[in-house]
Amino acid sequence: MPKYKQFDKDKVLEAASNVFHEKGYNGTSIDEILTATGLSRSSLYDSFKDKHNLYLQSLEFYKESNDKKFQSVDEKNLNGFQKLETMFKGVVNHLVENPDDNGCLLVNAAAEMSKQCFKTSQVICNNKDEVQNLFSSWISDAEQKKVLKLNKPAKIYGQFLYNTLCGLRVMSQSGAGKTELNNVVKVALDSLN
Amino acid sequence: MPKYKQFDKDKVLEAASNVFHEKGYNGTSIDEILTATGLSRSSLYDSFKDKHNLYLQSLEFYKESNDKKFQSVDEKNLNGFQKLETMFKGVVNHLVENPDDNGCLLVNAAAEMSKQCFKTSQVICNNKDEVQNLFSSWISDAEQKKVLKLNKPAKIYGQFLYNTLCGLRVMSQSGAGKTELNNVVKVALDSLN
DNA sequence: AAAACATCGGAATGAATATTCCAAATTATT
DNA sequence: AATAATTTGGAATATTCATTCCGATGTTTT
Repeated sequence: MPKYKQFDKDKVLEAASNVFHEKGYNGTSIDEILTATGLSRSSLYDSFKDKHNLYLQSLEFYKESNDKKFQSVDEKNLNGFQKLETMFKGVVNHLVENPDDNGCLLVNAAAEMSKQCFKTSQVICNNKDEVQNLFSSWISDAEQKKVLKLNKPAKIYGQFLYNTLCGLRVMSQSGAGKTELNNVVKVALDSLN
Repeated sequence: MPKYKQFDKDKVLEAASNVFHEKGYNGTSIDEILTATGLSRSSLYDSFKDKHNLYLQSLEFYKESNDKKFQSVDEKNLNGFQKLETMFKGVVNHLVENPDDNGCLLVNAAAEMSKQCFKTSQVICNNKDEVQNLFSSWISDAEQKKVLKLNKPAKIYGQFLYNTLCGLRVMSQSGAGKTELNNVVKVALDSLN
């Protein structure tokens, strides 16, 4: 066949991250990844070294495509509080409309792998810090625009809201329905006033 | 050896749940469970049927020992809000003092297994409902005793606080430290006023 | 067109896995 | 003491798994 790579690396990582998302690291076999990606065994090992390395790259891919969603909210012409509302509404909608979606790959990775793989924990920790900082900046913006009047530093609310977000992902995997998730978001956002 | 069972079933389930807690379902082998419990292969299969069944029993055991911690807080002579404070302080303390503790077995089970095993999801969902109800009753108590003045039904705050609790478990597995976790609890509890 | 090169399919390997099975060991009952 | 009952240790089995390897296939370059 080809002299240069025939497959789209991003497509492969997307397919792989879907499988890992569904079944976890220890729960997915290489064979499942091969059928999901359409790759041959040799190509996979040639291009991705081994299962563990593919997992890490899948995590990074998932994180980046997650970042893009946050960025698209960030680019809207809204104040920080409205961005928070938009983002949480989007998360809840996604969880409700995709009941078979297995939560969040990064949360699942934190639960399954963080204590067993340092590199996994690094990806997760970086994600946490980035998202918290983004939330904090939104909150600062809302404060500056006098939409919110806070009695704690914005950073602390960023931590709190990230915690709320993680909770939502777990709750959706624990049988929580739409109204339950909406209630949580409502209380969390109301607490900013 | 004996004519009647020689091992303490609770001790076995405790040891097994520790291993599952550390490595997850798919990440632990029967051999690891045998060495952790000290049981022989035959005894284990004789008494617990198979790995999956042992996992479910370990989940139940973990859930019940968790329940006991909640009950011991509930039995204190405190108003509902103080019970919440005590409970969250206890959770954060435990997470901080046991940094190698792999979060919460039930949260990890939700992430790893809830979409692949109905019985697991049942245990998790039951736990969610029970804990939410307990929290709601504490909040109602605080309202009745005029410690809190709420503008939403107590049930909604129960959902919110359970969400906060799940978040803490994930955050601690994502590299969050003591002050970060305390900040989250502070904002969550302050939001009740 | 021929040589060089990268990818691919699939068989092969070897280790790890969950589970079964049987004989030995031990205690309770008669 | 002997029999019945039950657990246990460890060997045996049969799958599944991640990974390696090689010959075949196709593409680019000369």
